[in-house]
Amino acid sequence: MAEMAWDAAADPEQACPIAPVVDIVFSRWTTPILWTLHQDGRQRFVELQRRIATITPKVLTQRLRQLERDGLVVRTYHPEVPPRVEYEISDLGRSLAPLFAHLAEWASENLGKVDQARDAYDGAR
Amino acid sequence: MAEMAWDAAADPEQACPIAPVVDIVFSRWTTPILWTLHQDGRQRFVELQRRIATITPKVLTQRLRQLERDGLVVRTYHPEVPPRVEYEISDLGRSLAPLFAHLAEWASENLGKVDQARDAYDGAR
DNA sequence: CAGTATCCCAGATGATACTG
DNA sequence: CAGTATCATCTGGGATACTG
Repeated sequence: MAEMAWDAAADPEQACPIAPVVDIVFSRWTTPILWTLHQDGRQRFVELQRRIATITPKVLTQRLRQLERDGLVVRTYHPEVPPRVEYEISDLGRSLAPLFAHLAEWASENLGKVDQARDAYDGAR
Repeated sequence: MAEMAWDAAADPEQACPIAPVVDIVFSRWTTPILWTLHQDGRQRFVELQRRIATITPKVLTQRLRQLERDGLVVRTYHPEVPPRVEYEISDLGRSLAPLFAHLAEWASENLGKVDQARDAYDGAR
């Protein structure tokens, strides 16, 4: 057998099989973008910018490119004057919906407990 | 009615109800820690450090404190010589297990598609 | 053992201004 | 409109060394 090269980037995953997904789905700004796209449908760049409000165009572009590359979002360019670009969630992106719902459910049931834990922790010192 | 102060931190959530959970559960290093604690049970500081391997003691401490504060992990200090500290997942932390399983399932079904999408995207230019 | 204390740096983020 | 370019900032994270 040949020597196996050891993938350094894979190390955190060694202790956690879900680490790769987390990077793809839960890196900063991705959930607001995916959520909005899923909720409000196909949108233009400025609409996304307005809905997310605190994101800058630069960062929005970066995140959208990443999501497009990962196949979670579809970008459509209409060569008009002025140019029109539309973003929509892909089937792959849509397949995250149950997961997000699950997450929302956990949140509604347990976010209060987290707050309590924080108060207890902060109060105890 | 009194003026409502506007919580700036809440803005990204405006477009995304799950943003707060993501911060708590999916910030860096938290999934490997929670996963290990869930998988291998109560552990001492060094054991965690060994299992996660690339994490430095400083960062491990930071993350563990955060998880403890959020009520996802329980820290037990045994005043002995040498000191012994044990970490275990809390009930609240354990309640994330189905969610993590869901995530792992999505990963096994769709991570390949993400890779394909990346290849297609990178190849197309 | 279980951390703390420092120093340091890269990469991510934000603010602002400009272009096809 | 849909970005890009540039610059300033800043926090997280890593390396290393030290302590009760």
